[in-house]
Amino acid sequence: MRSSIGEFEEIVLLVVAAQHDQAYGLSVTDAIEDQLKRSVKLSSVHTSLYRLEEKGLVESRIGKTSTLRGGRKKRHFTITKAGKTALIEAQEARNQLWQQVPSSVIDLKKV
Amino acid sequence: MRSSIGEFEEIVLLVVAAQHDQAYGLSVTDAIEDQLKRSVKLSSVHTSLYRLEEKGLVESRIGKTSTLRGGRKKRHFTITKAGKTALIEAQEARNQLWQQVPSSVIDLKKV
DNA sequence: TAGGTTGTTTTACAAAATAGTAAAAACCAT
DNA sequence: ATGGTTTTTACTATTTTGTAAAACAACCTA
Repeated sequence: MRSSIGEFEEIVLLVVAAQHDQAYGLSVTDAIEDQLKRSVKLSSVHTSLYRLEEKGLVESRIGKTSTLRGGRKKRHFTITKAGKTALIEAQEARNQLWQQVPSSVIDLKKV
Repeated sequence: MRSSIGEFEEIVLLVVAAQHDQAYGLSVTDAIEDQLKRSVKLSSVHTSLYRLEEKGLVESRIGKTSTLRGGRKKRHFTITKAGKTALIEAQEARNQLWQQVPSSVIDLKKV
């Protein structure tokens, strides 16, 4: 079977890319909930982040002790080159297909 | 868990939309192989088409006997309104996230 | 300095959805 | 009947997603 990237993983990966060097479990969770109006559990995001790391699409390091009021050190995630490639290729493949779709077909008002 | 649409299903759905009224098992398979350079089994496509139909994202009807040299009647698939909505929403959600990604991050030459 | 509080990661597991395959059945034309 | 094309069925494998609970780390207060 194909080992690529799932729907949710793609979202998480995009958010990591967007947050540049500052992505960690909670920040990614919040971004998804805010921007996509989709409720997610923190633990789901963590699981996803770890899987992405296993696949080499992100990498992580423990941050400095910059915590103001308690709390464990954050693990910051950044997208890797392979991650960028995966993201770009997925998008390009879709774009290519979208171009083939007649605009009349996709015009919701005419259905 | 979320019941949405998988990576492969999205591709199949896009191809059905692109082929307008003429999509059937083999035509979809060929389109994917040609355009995405990705090998797929005919039966995988069929399974996917049926699943999409169960979800209400495509609908199908048996075609006329237009077959020239033998062969069973084709089952033609068309995208439904729900299918179009699903496709558009998936794309819009991604586009929204893409906009947040700093272009410097996604520039592969600089990695 | 002990204990509580909070934010965070880590682990280990469970459930569900997706993808894939092979073989059989159906249909049609010759 | 034979052969070619396509659908249909039934099943399996794999991946993806989700959840809960435990472990950890720092700070705060008394």
